[in-house]
Amino acid sequence: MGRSPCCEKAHTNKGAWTKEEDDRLTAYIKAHGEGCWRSLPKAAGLLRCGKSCRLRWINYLRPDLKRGNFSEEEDELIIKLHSLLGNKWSLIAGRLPGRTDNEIKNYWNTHIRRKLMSRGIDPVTHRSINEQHGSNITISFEAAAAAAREDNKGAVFRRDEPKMAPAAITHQMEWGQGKPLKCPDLNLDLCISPPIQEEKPVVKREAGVGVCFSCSLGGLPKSTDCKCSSFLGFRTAMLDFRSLEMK
DNA sequence: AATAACCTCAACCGCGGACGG
DNA sequence: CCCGTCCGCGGTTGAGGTTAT
Repeated sequence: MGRSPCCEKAHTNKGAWTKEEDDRLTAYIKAHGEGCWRSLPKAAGLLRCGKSCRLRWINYLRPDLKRGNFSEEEDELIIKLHSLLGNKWSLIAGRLPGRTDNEIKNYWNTHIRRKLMSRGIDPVTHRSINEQHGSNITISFEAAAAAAREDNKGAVFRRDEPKMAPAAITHQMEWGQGKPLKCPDLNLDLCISPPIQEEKPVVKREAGVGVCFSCSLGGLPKSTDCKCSSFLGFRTAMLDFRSLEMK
């Protein structure tokens, strides 16, 4: 038994979005907010599937998107983050306000890969192409794990507790022969600017982690509205960091 | 000027994970 | 615990644009 299709394909448009579709989607989301993508197309009068609407909004229509070329600083940050996180484009995007995972992924594949290759660096391993052999990369976030253990209330990172911020993590990468490489200038503190839309914090299902709207946006410091016990970005990141150790 | 080759990036696809019944 | 549903992610595709010949 296969998976049911995300939508009724027979009656949905595909391909490039028209101006009218963009306007409808934007107007609907401004009026009702994001969420419930499956029912959104029908409610907004769009002949698109929910996934398509979500993608269009996130990658193109969102008002907080920074458009235009990537700066040199952004380039370097992407390279550093990729060396730590791998192809976790959504996590990388979380550290680049106004940039989307799709945009960064495309930019990586079209520009940065080539840039690294021209520097003689393998874009996958981030090692010099000349010293490829025996290249088991281990990325250790043990410091973060230890910090989490310190907090006997559970490994919960809160936005309003600087001591728990990801920036406190010592990123230690052991390259092959156990040489540590530190990235002291890399701030992994998640920074996502809130979209330009006024909305009451609502409990929202997001990435499988139940968090309030303010936390899902990166956390509003000391928000009394916050009822959730976790910070989405970093909790998710923690899971991914752990999985990185297996790569 | 024509067209072939290459590049870019918006959009699609399929999968995995989380949640609720 | 199982199953169906939904969301979000990463990989891939292909249309349109640009550059080279």
